[in-house]
Order: sequence, then C-alpha cells, then structure tokens
Amino acid sequence: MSGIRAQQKEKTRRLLVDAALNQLSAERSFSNLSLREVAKEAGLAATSFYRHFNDMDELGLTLVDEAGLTLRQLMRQARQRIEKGGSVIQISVFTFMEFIEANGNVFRLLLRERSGTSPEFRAAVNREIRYFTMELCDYLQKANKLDHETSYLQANAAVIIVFSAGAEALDANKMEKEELTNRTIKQLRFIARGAMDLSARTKIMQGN
Amino acid sequence: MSGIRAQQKEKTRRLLVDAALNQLSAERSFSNLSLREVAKEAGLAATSFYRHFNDMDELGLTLVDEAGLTLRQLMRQARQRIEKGGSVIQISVFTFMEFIEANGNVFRLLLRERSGTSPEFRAAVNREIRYFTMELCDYLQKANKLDHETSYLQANAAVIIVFSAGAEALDANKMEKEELTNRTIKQLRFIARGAMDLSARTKIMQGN
DNA sequence: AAGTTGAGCTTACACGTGTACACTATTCTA
DNA sequence: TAGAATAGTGTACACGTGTAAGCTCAACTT
Repeated sequence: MSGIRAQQKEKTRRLLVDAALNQLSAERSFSNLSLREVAKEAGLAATSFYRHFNDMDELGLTLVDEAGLTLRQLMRQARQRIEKGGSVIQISVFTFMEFIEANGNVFRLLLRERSGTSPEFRAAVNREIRYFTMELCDYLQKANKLDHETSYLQANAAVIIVFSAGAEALDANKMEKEELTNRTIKQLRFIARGAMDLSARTKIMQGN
Repeated sequence: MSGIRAQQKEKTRRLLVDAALNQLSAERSFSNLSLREVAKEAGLAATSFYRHFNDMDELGLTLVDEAGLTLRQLMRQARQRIEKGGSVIQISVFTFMEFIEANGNVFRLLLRERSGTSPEFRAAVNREIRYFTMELCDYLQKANKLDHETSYLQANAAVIIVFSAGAEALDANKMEKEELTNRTIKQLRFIARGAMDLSARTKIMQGN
C-alpha cells in the first residue's frame, strides 16, 4: 500500500503549492496569479493542474491552511521562549516580527485574502486568526487571572495591533522595523494595563 | 472662459469615477475591474477612457484620494458631535460605524489597496490613514494633556482598532455590528486608560 | 500476464483584455 | 468666419486566459 503512484502525485502536488508560494511577492498577489503561470513554474503542462486541484481557489485555500499552521507553530515557539523567562509581550512581538521577516509572502497572503473578494477565503483567514486569538486569550486568562470577557478583549486587541504592525513591517527597512517593534510593545502594554485596571474596577463595583 | 467643453469633460470624468465606485463591492475589488467594464458602465466607448486617465491606476488613485477626503469630513462631523457633549470614544466609534454603513465600498477600497500590489496605492492609502491619525493625536494631546509620544501611540493604536472593527463590520449583520461596536468601545477604553496610567508613571519616574 | 486506471502531455477553442489607429462632430481660437 | 484642437466613436489586433478533448505510457489490479 506504499503506492509509488500516490507518492509521485503528492510530490508534484507539492510542486504546485510551492510554485504558487514562490510567485507571491509584494508586487504579486494570489488573485492575480494565473493557473497557467503556476503550472509553468511547477514545470507542468497547464492542463495537468486539474489532476490536483479543481481550480485556483482550491489551491489558494490550501495555501491559507498552511499559513495558519505555520502561524500556530510560531505561537508554540513563542510560548517555549517565554517559559525560559522574560517579558511576555516583548518576546511575543519579537517572535512575530521574526516570522514576518522569514515568511513575508505567507503573511501577505493572509493579509490580502482577509479583505479579498472570495467569501470562502475571508472565512478561512478569519478562522486562522480566531485560533490565534483564542490561544492567546487562554494564556492571558490563566496568567493574569482575568475574567473571560476582559482577557478576550485584550487578546483580540493585541492580535489586531500585532498584525497591523506586521503589515507595516513588510514595507519597512531595518531601522523602521526596530522603531515599529518598540512602538508595538508600548501599545500592547497600554492594552494590558488598561485591561487589568478596568477589570479590577468592575470587580470592585460588582462587590467581588 | 466658462469652457462649455471643459465642463462637459469634467462631467464625463465624474461619470467614469462613479462608474468605478458603483462596480466596487464585496465580490469585486478595484484590481479586478477592467478598463472596458468601467467605460461601458459609464456609457462610453472603451477607448474614450484614455481622454481622461492614462490607465486604471490613475483612476484608482483618484478614488483613494476621494475616499480620504470623505474620511476626513467624517472626523470633522464627529468632532462637532463631541462638542455637544457625550463620551468621546463612544461618539467616535458610532460615527465611524455609520460611515462604514454608508460607504462600505469606499472603505473596502482603502482596506484592500493598503495591502495591494501597487506601491503607489499602498502609499496613498497610508498617507490618508496618517492624516486621520494625526488629527486624532492632536486632539488627544490637547484634551488629555499627554506628551506627544504617548498621545501618538494612543492615536495610532486607536485608529488600528477602529479600522479593524470597520473591516469586520463589513461582513456583519445588525446584531453582530452592535456587539462589535461595544467591544471596540471597551478596547479603546483599555488603550486610553493604559496610556494615561503609563504616561503618569513615566512622569513620576523622571521627576517632573 | 492481461486489462484498467490515471498522471501528464499536446492541441484547439472561445473569450476578455489593453490599446493603436483613423474617423466624426463639436467647441475653441485668432 | 476659417482653421485648429479635441471628446468621443468603431474597428482591428495581438495576447493571455480557462478549459475541453484525446493521446501516451507507467503503475496498479485481479
């Protein structure tokens, strides 16, 4: 059941996926990538594309899934770093910025398709971001002993700020990136401080 | 010097701009709008397009400019409302959400082109957002007597949060929008509180 | 060993695209 | 009022697109 044939197929499927990823750049979004171009880059005849995907959208959704996976691996990596000590916020931002540096095109894909024309794509990206937010929410809830609503609001705001900084980092040079990182860290501290503060006040007013 | 001719020309130029705006929707982004389609929608022959714009990009940049203008008018409107009393944050968010409701396609244009493939478009959108942020920064600095850095960080974070909420509102139903509005207001309060707090602390540590 | 399956190929087609070119008709200029 | 300028038109072209049809040949099944 090894399947020398299925194996070969999987291999050229990867070729297509990688070809698509390689063509993505600041100047080239997935939506203006043609089936023919991708097939050519993969070294295949255009029509062979259909042996693996029904259309470009199907390939695109695969890409989004993979991007989400990468993103979650990143989270795990960050958590490991945090366990070794250091500021949670600082380490998270650094880790995220390193991700952008190494996976610019993947991140661009997420950013673009989130506001793109395909409802399916938008949903897929938002799902990935939701996972990301939820993991952070859980973490905050446990680490800071906040109620669920407050920690969710904080997690959600933090993810938005970090993603937006990531988007800006894509076009930034080294110095700008450093400044951007500092700015982001301070902003996350605003949010964390405000969350603690307002949550405490609510507790007092509710008498618990 | 009235120029019956120049007048006519301006009129059909508007026809083109409006045609483009009308074709924008959740399913249709500017980048997959063709010159021929726009010309047809405007009731013109395809080649007449060139009498007004060199290419679609030029039309697109005009659109972005107009969108920015609308956005700034919005700010003024919000400030007027605020002067009549009420929570600054609440009124700002309400005003912004009304803008999204009424100008969904314009807002979509800004969102999409901010992460689009054209550097010129990206720059244009970011310029508009920067204006928007600066106005808010000035306001915060005066109203809350914060230092420039803190009020800038706060303004920047607030704009990011509000824009992101706007993006989500585009796909939301009435109930979701209400919830989204409340969430956003709370998040802006986090940021405002954190900014005040951390700014005060810095002042004390610096001994002034 | 014989027959079936399927990955990849070539060829072919209809369609939408941007834009060059030449033309008409109206407005502007002198 | 004669001539230049120009907004708008219709035709034409080359090009890239998605995809249908049918072929080959290696891998699978029985």
